[in-house]
Amino acid sequence: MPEILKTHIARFISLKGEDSSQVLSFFQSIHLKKKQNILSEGQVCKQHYFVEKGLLRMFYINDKGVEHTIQFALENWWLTDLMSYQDRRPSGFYIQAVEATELMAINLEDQEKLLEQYPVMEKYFRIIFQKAYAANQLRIKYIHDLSSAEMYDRFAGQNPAFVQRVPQYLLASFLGFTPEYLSELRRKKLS
Amino acid sequence: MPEILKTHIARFISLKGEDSSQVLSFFQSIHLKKKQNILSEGQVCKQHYFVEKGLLRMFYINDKGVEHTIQFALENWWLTDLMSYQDRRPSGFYIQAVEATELMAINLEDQEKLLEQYPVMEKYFRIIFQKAYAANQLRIKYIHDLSSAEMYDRFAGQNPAFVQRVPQYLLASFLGFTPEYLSELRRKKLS
DNA sequence: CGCGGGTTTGATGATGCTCAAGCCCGGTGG
DNA sequence: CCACCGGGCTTGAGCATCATCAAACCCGCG
Repeated sequence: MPEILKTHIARFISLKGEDSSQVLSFFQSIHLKKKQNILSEGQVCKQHYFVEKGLLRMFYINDKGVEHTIQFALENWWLTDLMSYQDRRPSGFYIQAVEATELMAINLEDQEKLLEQYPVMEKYFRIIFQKAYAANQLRIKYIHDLSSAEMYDRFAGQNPAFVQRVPQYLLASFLGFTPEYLSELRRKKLS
Repeated sequence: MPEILKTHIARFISLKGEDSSQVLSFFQSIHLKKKQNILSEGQVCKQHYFVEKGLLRMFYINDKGVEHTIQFALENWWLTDLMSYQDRRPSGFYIQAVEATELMAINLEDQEKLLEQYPVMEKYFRIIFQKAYAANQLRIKYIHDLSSAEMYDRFAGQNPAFVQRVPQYLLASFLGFTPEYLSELRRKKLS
């Protein structure tokens, strides 16, 4: 479980050894069991999460009671409801562990202190958000351009390991269609 | 034309007067005529753009020849194809002025120098990307949850001025449906 | 063994696209 | 100043994609 965040930070900025440990002290380590929620609708999302091991998803439940997964976070990804986190407003989302998961978490006050004490961490987070934003631009393109069948083909083609790892209905709720339809797509695929 | 970027930066970080001018010297001022492209498919997107006045859009053309608008950038917004910009890869997008537009632009080398010389600008860009990413999380939610009719209602309700400003077919290409269908939606609205 | 969550199957129907035509209106050239 | 473009918006018929609902099935787990 150790040092994964430290290693990740070191990929983007350089910190002296002792600073590196100091920086880590701003974070709290958390373990989640499968299906455990760490954020529920109506709460303020108080922390920003870094996945060391396992898998998180962020989703919401619409008025018909259907879950829609906004995003997944695998190892080495950050996840939070940013609107809620940065403005301390109640969230419309849930964050849940898909598998047993090890996290590092930081809250807003500590993040502010951290950034003040170690301004080089601004660069780290700038890069993190920049990458996340870049990924989102591509995602919007795919959503606009691809049919459901194409979305599934592409996603399954690029992330075969991930597809193994999550149940079909979560995949469907992420790609934006129903489990029934995904089932139909898979059947056609085999012929 | 004056000082708009300077003012925007000052909203998020504080720079001494002379630094502030120094920072601005890293940017280039550009004027675009209506419908003029500043990025075309196949080129590397070499700059990051800040809109001082006017309106940009980023779009691509799919294999059927249909344009899809990924995002708009109004006054005080940044826009670039991040994947192309940060990795210097050919872009799949166009960036075009919807109206006559005044920009500030920075390229990757200058951005790197700027961030090195004025590390506090890391904070500025961190905040910019963080806000953009937050907006995207919401957008993904809406795309998943709302029907086309609801998308239009919500968007027109929240941005009435913007809807006045752009032709219907651009709005449709942004919201993810055809101009014909938008026309039909508007007709139903009036009854 | 039985229960229950997840997946499959199929019938029906709504949403939104395609294609083709007509219309409205502002701009341009004669 | 008028005539005629031509781009954008509208209208409508027919059709593809995908959702909904309900039932059956499969299989791992208690």
